[in-house]
Amino acid sequence: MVEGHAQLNRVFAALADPTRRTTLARLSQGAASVGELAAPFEMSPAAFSKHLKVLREAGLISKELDGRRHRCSLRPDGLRAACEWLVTYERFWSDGLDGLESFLKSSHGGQADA
Amino acid sequence: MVEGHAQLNRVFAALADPTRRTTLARLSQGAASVGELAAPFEMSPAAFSKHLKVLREAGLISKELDGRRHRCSLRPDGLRAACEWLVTYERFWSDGLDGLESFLKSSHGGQADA
DNA sequence: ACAATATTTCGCCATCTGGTTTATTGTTAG
DNA sequence: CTAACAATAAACCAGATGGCGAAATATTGT
Repeated sequence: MVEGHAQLNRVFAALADPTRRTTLARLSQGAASVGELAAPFEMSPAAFSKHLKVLREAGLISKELDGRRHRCSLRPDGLRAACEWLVTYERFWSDGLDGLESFLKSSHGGQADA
Repeated sequence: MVEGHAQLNRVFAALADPTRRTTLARLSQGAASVGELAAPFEMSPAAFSKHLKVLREAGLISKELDGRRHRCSLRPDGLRAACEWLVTYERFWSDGLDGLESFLKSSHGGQADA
């Protein structure tokens, strides 16, 4: 919980885009190359590369060079700060936390919309 | 979980700014007028009003006219979609969920950084 | 009615964002 | 060695964002 504002800014900003959320969702099923990740989208490779840069600078993914491919994978701790911020404040203003807790319990193993 | 991308975009974008996060944190302790919310910040009233508009359009707060004051309060369901998205995907790539669950249990009643 | 208060709206400007195309870097294949 | 491939960087553009000051819209107190 030592995270400064800047890091939280970057994480939430990174999540505020469907291309990036979809990419994270895809990565949650396993590592992939940039090309594989970019395939579902119609934008240019350069444009997609910028999205990856945003995710990387937010600490949400990492890249490992593997020949001429760049293998991307999720960074486990990336979402922690954001999760904790959200959950902490949701607790303060709603019965929502109870709902979230039961959501956590009930849907272990389910897949969600990106 | 019927939320479309657009709504999630707005919520995360709204959270990607310290002024707005701090304002939400303040509101989590109870309703307040616009002036009270704006006090901690050095920006103009006009600028702050825009921040409130972003929060309102993201569904995170509501305003009720009370004389010449506008009483702002949190909208309980505002963060639900974002929370669920985060928690769902965190589950997929980390042992982080276990950590989050214990965080939920252990810190009931604690205050966090804004 | 009038002046002060609370808040938003309206132009305006600087900066950020997300996309484009083109150029560049590194790597593998022929 | 050279050509093709994978990915990024650079330069550029349109549109959104975040700030300002000034004006507009209530509402209250005198």
